[in-house]
Amino acid sequence: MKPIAESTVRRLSHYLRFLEEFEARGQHTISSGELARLGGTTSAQVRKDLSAFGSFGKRGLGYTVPDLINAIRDILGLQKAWNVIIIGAGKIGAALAQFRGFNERSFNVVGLYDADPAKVGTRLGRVIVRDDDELERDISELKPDIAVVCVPSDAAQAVVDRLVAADIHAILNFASVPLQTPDNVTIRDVNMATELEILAFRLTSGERAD
Amino acid sequence: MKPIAESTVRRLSHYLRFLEEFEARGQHTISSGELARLGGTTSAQVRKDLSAFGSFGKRGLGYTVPDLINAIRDILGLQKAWNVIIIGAGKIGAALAQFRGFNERSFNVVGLYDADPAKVGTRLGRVIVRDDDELERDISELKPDIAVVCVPSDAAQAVVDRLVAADIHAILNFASVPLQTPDNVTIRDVNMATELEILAFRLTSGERAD
DNA sequence: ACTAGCTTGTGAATGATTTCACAAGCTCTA
DNA sequence: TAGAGCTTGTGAAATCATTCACAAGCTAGT
Repeated sequence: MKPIAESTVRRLSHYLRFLEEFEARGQHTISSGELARLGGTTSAQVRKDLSAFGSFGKRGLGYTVPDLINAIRDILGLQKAWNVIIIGAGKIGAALAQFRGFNERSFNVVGLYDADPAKVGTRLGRVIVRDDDELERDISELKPDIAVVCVPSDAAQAVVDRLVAADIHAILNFASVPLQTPDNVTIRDVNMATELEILAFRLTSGERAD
Repeated sequence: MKPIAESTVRRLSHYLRFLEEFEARGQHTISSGELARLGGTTSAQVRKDLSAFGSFGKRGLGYTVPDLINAIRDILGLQKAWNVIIIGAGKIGAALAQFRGFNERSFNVVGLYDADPAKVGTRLGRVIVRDDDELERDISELKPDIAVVCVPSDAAQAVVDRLVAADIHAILNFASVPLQTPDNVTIRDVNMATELEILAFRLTSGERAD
């Protein structure tokens, strides 16, 4: 099996979101063209993305919405529930701990950690803030699958090193510095500053162009 | 001038972050190789990214850190201050309004809006929550450059339509549904669910592979 | 002023991703 | 059963992005 491009995975997640809307509205089938129009891409792209994993449609008819939803959930690994821990109970960590999208369906927040004793013990959403010192012990017990890093930038690398040492293999990083991890750990950066800077660039170069 | 790839812009923002660290530590020059090693890319990539905009280095020596910082800030359009409004003062909107990275340097939060009367009037960070109804009037007065959408998914498209009608050209969307905008509006989606799903996919397919 | 030792900037080559274009297959109607 | 009208799945072509490889140019030491 050839390696799957990140862009493909991202689009599958996108399609899934649309399909869930369609299902909620009771639409039973959908064509690659319709899905493409909504997602701002082309029908060939939609079909190619899916064809890397099998064939899910019926020629002449399109895709059956519930079946395609299931197929994409299988592909993305969303049929099981993943346990997530959040490190850092500041503004962003706290917001994420209470974020619906996290607790729904496939992702359960099972731990929230902070180094500030004043925060330890307070409840945020469904979880109670635990002491940062307990991180390693909890990881070896709870075996969480994914860690979300929401600590200040200057503490982020140290936290990531501890997570890696504790055998975490997937990290979502909200600190605005890029972090070093070994190859067998997947890390994804969500960087507000970068997103705004890309918008600033588009505004700037757009003004030049017009 | 040929169009610039998003990946290039994203890396420039990355380099900028490293360079600021280097400057803080007082290092005066840096080579493309050093910058590449930190950013997890190649020296040729660094040079190609920069070469789309001019030539900023000295052969045999590398780049002067403060000069390169300035050059990248020029490129990204960060030498002016951009005004940002946030729509939705829920958990995420509130966290963003108080987020340091937003208020520092190039991005000023000049407005925060919510439809819930209970929230209107409360202070979050430097701004006071204003009534959603005032959005159009404020936009025509303050002329903000960028809008950040943090409302629930089912309200997001309506908010975006209002922003577009009010002549906003750059939007950062935190709602977990993809939204429709005309071509002359740049919209970027920051989607927690998608990020987690990509991690889940990597964990799933990694387990298959090993 | 010359040589050794770096490093940039950039065409050319390679690799990856997207788009094209069409045969194959399903459904419906007569 | 045959034909019209769709839509999928997929090699081949085209486009886009990254890496290679090297001439050109700077600095420092002699």
